Amino acid sequence: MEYNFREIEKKWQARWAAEKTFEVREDPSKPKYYVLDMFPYPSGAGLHVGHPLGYIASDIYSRYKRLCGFNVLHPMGYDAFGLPAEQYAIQTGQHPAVTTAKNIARYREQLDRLGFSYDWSREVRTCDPAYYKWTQWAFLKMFASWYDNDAQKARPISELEQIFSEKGSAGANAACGEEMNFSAEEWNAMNDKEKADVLMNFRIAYQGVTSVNWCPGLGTVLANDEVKEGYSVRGGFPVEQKKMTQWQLRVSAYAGRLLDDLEELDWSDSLKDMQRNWIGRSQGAEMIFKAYNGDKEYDMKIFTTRADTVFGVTFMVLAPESDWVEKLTSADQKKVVDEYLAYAKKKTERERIAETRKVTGVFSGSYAINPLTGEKVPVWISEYVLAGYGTGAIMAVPAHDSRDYAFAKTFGLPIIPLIEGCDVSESSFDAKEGIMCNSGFLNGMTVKEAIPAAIDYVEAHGIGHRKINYRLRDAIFSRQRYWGEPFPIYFKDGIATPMAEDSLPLELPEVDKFLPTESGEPPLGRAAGWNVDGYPIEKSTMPGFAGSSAYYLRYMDPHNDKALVSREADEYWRNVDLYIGGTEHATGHLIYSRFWNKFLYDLGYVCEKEPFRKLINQGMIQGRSNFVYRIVNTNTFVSYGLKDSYETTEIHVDVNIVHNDRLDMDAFRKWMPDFADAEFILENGEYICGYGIEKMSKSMYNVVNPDMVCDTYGADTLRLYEMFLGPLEQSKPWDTKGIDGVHRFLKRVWRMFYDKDGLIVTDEAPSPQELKTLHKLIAKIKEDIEAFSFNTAVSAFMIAVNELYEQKCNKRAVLEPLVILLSPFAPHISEELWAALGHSGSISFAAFPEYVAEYTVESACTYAVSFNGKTRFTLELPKAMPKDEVERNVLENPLSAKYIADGKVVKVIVVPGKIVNIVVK
RNA sequence: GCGGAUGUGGUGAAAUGGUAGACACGCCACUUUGAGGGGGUGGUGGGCGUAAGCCUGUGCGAGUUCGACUCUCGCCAUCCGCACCA
Repeated sequence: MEYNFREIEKKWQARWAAEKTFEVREDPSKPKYYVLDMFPYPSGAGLHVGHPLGYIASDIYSRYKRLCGFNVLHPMGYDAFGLPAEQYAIQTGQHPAVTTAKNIARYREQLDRLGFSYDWSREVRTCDPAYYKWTQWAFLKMFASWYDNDAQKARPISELEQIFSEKGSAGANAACGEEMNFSAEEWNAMNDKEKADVLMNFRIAYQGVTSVNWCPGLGTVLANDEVKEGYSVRGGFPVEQKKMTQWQLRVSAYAGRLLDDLEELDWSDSLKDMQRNWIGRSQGAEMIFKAYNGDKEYDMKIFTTRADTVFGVTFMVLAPESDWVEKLTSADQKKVVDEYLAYAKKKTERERIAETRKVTGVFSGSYAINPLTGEKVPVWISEYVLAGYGTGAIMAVPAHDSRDYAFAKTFGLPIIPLIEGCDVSESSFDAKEGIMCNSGFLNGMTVKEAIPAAIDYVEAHGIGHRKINYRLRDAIFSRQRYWGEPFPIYFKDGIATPMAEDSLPLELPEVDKFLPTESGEPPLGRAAGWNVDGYPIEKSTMPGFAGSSAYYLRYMDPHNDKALVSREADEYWRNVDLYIGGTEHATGHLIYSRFWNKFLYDLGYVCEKEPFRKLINQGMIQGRSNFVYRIVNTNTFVSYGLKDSYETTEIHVDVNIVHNDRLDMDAFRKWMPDFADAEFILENGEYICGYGIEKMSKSMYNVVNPDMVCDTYGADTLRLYEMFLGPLEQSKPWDTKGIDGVHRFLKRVWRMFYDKDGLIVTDEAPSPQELKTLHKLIAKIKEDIEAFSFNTAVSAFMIAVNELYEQKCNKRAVLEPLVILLSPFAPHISEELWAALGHSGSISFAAFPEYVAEYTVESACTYAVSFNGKTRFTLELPKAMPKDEVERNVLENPLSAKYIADGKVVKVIVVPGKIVNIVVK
């Protein structure tokens, strides 16, 4: 009997679906394990071979965990709101809901073919009102909360109102936008609108004016992680800075916890570093400099990490967008300053990046007083200072900061060195080392001593205080687009008012066109009746990350219409044990989700403070493009090895008509009309194509569709091959070479069970040789799966099967455990063989085979081994050996062997004529 | 500039500090079947040699060690992230 993967795979996929094999429910008698894939955005192009890499890995792990007795939650769904569907809708007029549904159906078909063990009864779609009800619900909770910096948690906004009415703003240490000072009396005297405006400054979801990334090409604002090098990540349109009123989430309030809690996560160092970088903690001091603009004095606040250098301040710098600019521009400098502001404003983000290091700036006309020296220094305005970080103003120490140095050199400002022996004639001395000089009471200290000493002084004299600054900004939460969650907020007499929770979901209305209105309002401005009792509803929608921030919670209890997740389900499933997905979400989704989870945790809706315990970033699968070489001005193509003798043009050729770099010439002639009468110059009767590694994309003709691979080789082969390709976390090109090897392996497995007449499995007792092979494999597979080293696991299978095949092993006692081991990797063939062995239930519920230590050696013996007359090592052999045997082994008989003693693996290595060593694990 | 990762045959890659290159692709030879991208056996880092064998070899240079692809330091190269963050 032949290995007929087509029939086998169809049969078992149908069986799994019919028997709902992978549906799970909470079961306190079993330990839980939650394995999650980052759910895909269903694009119109369908899946290519790169997408399933992570899904295969997570499926292997899920199946493995099931074999180990865990109750495994392994769900899947779709991140279905997003720009591409809307852009497509604008072009074609098709409703995004229609195209999205179509794309989802296509994705599902493709996913099903790969034999994943998802519990589809838990599927979620972010664009489904029953789902986004809970996205809106969470938003309302954030709207109705404030962040208590003392308690380090979110609390209901009603409690803050209470505090204000009793103690005024001094009663709470609340995270806020702009600092406010008012008494209880002042608060109580405010009208509703005034109170609402004040509260808005404290809400976790709030509306405020901020400098945003405005993308004219998409007609919407974007979050920082949606912009790369001045262009939008989606679509690649230029992005500019603009001040606008937008909904925002106070993510910055959670910066400290987001940073600290990284410690306990089992994530890669590089990913944790990316997040640390993004959060950007820096420790320093906030200091006050008195500043005069000629007739008025202000307290100007700056942030510095180098308080020790305050004696070297020779000027101050303001960001052009800073509020201080207006206050500190003197009458006679107003014209120059205005010109500079206009110049700075005109520049796009991209131009600023391109012109990095170009020094520009103007004098404001004001002076500030150094609070330590009493010296008067000029206040300048320059774009090298960022408005969004710190206070938007700095003290400049040109001797010890390279940016200040460049500025001072350009504008001829003084430079005072503060560290003994440093040379600042050519460049600044930025290192935090050396002995202080020219620095009053700090003289003689090292820099490391001087920093805290300076801050102590500043605090003692009321000039400033210690401060930790974060780079993490609040997330801009509104988009001027159609295809997203509507905000359940309406404006009653100008006051943002939440809709009642029981009125949710607020469904996305129909519109005639998916474009902004004539007056420039977002598309929802076109919706008829978009109001509550005549009060207008918010017209922006939520961004993509809204729906993906808590989806892992919804999977725990997807059909609950009373809560995001019930307490019971949450307490059983808790959080994701293993999360697999791409690095591209490092500073977006993975920050927002952690924030969202922490917020819900603060309010007591979830029981874990982190959503994803262990995270693995699978590498990207790149495309491997093939080329043919057309001789210029002809329709003749020359094979790769001969192309240098001709003048040729390189042309991409569809990789699907190339096999192992050999071109299918007939298929090529049919591929495009232009090539119908193509002639070929061959090497050894074949046309060899050139190749290159590029991104997998339609235009390079290098997209490999998993359906194609399933048709030719089967899903099991595809699964094994993707794992065999190399380490999971590494990026690698898709190369069809080698897939035959994996397919051959499966056929060989099949032939161990079947010859041409039928099943050949016997009940004979296995030989020690066969058992050794099997037990080695069991140990190796367990170890490799737990280490996510799937490529070496596949190799281990090949080695074991080669050994068993050579021994013509067809014994049940060996083959049965073998097929269980294989089942996470190649589930279809495993089910088929499992059934052939006479089992009626699914192999998914078999038990992972146990390692049997047949070869355990009882006791260990110790030998001293000498080398060149000196005793070098103590050799512990796992079993007693005569002395001469040891010596013979050491000196004559090179060998390397593994023993098992007391459950430990002991490896003995003997190098010819030299030395013996022993490693105990 | 800062941070992280990686560097091993023609290719994808293996190697708890212990015989480097397992396993697979490709290639070569032989073999089997009535051909259909079939099955099997053997070979395959480089150099020298008919051969047994010898020399050499994990980006470069030092170091630790009886022993280094592996650990330490310094370079070089590639990839990824961040980037005027005071």
